[in-house]
Amino acid sequence: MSAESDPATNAWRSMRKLVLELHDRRGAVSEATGMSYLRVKALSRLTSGPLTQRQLSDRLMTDAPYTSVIVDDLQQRGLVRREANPADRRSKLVRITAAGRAVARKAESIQSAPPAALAALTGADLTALEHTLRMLLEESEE
Amino acid sequence: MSAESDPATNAWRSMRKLVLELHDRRGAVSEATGMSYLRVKALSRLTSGPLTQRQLSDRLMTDAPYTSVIVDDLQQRGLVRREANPADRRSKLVRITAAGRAVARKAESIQSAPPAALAALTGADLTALEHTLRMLLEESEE
DNA sequence: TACAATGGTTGTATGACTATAACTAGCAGC
DNA sequence: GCTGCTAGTTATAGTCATACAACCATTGTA
Repeated sequence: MSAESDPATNAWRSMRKLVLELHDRRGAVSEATGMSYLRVKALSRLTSGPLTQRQLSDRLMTDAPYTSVIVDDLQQRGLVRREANPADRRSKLVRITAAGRAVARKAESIQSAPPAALAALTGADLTALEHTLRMLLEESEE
Repeated sequence: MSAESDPATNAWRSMRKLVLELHDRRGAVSEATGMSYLRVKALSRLTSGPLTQRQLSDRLMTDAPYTSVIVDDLQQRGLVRREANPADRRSKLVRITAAGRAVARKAESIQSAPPAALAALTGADLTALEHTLRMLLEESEE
C-alpha cells in the first residue's frame, strides 16, 4: 500500500484521493437536485448547446436506449425539450430549458466549490498549481 | 458553463475533470479483476490490516447487511477470511489472503498509473505539483 | 438477573444502470 | 426503386447498490 513511488504517481494518487474519497460531491449533488448523478451530468452537457441523443449518448458513455430513458425523465421534469432536427429528421435535438439551466447551475456550484485547504491556497503555489493542471487538462483532451 | 472563476475553483474543476472524466479507471479495474469496484475498494481497505465488518462498513460508506454480502463474495473467491475476534466474540475480523493481496496489487497498479501528460511532466513543475497536492491531502485528512 | 445496545446475518423491496433484441422512421448509395 | 445504414423507442433481463425489517448472539450496564 502507498509504496514509495515516483513523483508523478504520487501526484496522481493524491489527486484521485482528493476527488474520489475526501471531497466526492456526487452524493450531495444528487440529494440537492433530487435526481441521479447521470441525469445531472446530462443536463450539464446540454448547457453549452443542444445535442442529438446520439451525441449525448457518447458524452455520457451510455447506450441509446438508456439515453432515451434519461431524456424522457428530464423532459417530464421540464428540464429539457426535444426538438426536431432540421438537418436530419431521424434525430432529435435535446435542448435545455431555463428550469434545466437553473438546476445545472445549482449542481455546478456544489461541484466546483474547492475544498477548504485548496481555497486557502494563495500566491505562487496556487498560481503554479492552476497553471500545471490547466496544462495537463489541455494535453489530456488532445 | 466553465465561467471564469478564481484560480482555486479553476484548479479544482481541472482536477475533477482529470480524475472523473478523462482518466476514470474504475471500469478498467472492474474488468481486470472481474468484480465490482466496491469489492475492489473493500479489498484495498484490508491491505493494511484486518478490520471488523463494522469498520469496513464505515470505510466503504455502506450498511452492515451489504457489507455482509460483499465479505461473503470475497470469501467465496478466496480473497479474504473471516476470523474470530478475540476481543469481542460478536464481531469478526476480516483478513485479506495472499490471493486477495495479489488482486489488490493489480487494481492498485491500474489505478495509480498517472495519465500520459502527467507522466511526461518533469523538473520544477512536477516537484511543485507533487508538493502542493501532498499538502492539500494532509490538510484535508486533518 | 434483567435489559438495552452492538455486531452480524438473512430476506425483501426498490432504484440505477448495463446489455440485448426488435421495431419504426428517415437517410444515402446503387 | 431497392438496400443497407443510422437515430430513436420500447421491452426485457440482469447486476450492483441502497434501505429496511427481523432476527440471533454477545456485550455492557442498571
